[in-house]
Amino acid sequence: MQAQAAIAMVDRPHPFLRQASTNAAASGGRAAKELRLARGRALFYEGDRVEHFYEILSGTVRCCRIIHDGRRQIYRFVGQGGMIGLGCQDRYGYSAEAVTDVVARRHRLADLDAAMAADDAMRRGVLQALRDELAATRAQMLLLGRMSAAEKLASFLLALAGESADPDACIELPMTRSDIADYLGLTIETVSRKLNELRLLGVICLDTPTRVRITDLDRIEAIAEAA
Amino acid sequence: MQAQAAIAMVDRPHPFLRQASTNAAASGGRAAKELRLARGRALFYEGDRVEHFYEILSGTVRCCRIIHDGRRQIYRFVGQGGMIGLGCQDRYGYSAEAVTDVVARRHRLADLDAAMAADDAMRRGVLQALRDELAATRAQMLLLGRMSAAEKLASFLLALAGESADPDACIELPMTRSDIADYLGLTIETVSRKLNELRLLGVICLDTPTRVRITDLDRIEAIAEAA
DNA sequence: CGTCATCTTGAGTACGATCAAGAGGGGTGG
DNA sequence: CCACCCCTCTTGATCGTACTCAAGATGACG
Repeated sequence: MQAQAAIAMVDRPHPFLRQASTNAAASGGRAAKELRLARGRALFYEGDRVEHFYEILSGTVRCCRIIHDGRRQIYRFVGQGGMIGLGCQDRYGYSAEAVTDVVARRHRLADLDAAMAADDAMRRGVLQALRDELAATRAQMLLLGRMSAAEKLASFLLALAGESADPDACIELPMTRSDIADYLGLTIETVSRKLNELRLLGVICLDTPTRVRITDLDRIEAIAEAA
Repeated sequence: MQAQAAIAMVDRPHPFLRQASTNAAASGGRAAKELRLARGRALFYEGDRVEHFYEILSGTVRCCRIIHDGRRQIYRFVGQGGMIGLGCQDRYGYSAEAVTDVVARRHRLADLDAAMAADDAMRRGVLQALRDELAATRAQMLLLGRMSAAEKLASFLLALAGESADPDACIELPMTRSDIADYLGLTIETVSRKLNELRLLGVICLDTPTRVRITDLDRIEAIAEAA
């Protein structure tokens, strides 16, 4: 109930979403279903047939892929107001798992398709969402391919801080070190060490392992620099 | 004329493209313009206002971003039949530069928008293209975040081989070691060394620095494994 | 033939991974 | 209420992969 506040604290429903619900209802489609998932449970698994997309009402979800030897890459964390599955086709290319307890609304992809055909604003909204996701994914490629561990951590914390309404409020990390590591292409030990280094530099304050405060915005931005 | 054959040798125009041209013409839009770029020239730069998208008719283009200290990440290589700029909004998030001499067709994004509104198949085609690009970008995230240098090289060569029509034909690399390095998140020295290691293992044959033949498909697939 | 860019190869280094042990924190059951 | 267990996080020591710096080889072009 408190953890998921870290990601996407702002309460802005996606532009096309009201319309999605309205249109589905108007066209006689079943109402969007609300789901509750306990921490650790999956919204769907990689390889599942794509029939729905999901709107996250509260909590945080990780989208990830695991390869046979156990290595994992987390593609994105999705918090309140975020959409999952818009960019998928036929089969999901990743699993979506609840990082915290999650409430999500499930929509039929077919309804969205119909709505896009009928409504210009809806079509633009979905396109915009896809393009935003693509841009975010590219930014993460740059991070994974060309940044040092310290830069990765600094960028990550700044991104979390940026999503929060209050600029220099506490950041509550909903995810474990393992999640952070698999998102940034590091190990948990490196995440732990680099966070500690940032703390020793006076750049952040670690009230608890999951509670971070940025104490020197300029410095952490200088460390993240590449952006 | 011969180099770009390595990427996307197959001559399949994008599903929605004929329609794009047709529609633009039918709706009185100016005909799509054909551009010729010498090797090294840019189609557009990061930050340019987005007005067009491009269809690559021949040659290879790299989409990349450079940060202030010179580090570069190449997001994708685009060969014959590929589209550039569909996933962009307002301002391009990367530069597009000709790796070889390139011929491209320039289309107005506004025309595409109109066509998507009018035509169901067109809308689905563009969505599919965006989703494919998103899937490819995610695959590259996994590669950048979780793969060893050898695995990266093996995956890269297999991807190139997969795009070619003939399975075990020669792969002509249109890009330099530097391009490969910046695509895979490595240095040119590591690219050179790992290619040589693959050669010593008998997995590939390097006829010239830019001409590769896969001599042991099973082995190279085993090395790339994660996929 | 000379120049320049690219590629290769070598030697040493460093960053992050791995292996290992211990500390903290929350929840459950006695 | 306390003790215990488990999970996560931290910290330390060592290792290895890939980077850096440097020099030489190869090849294209004028």
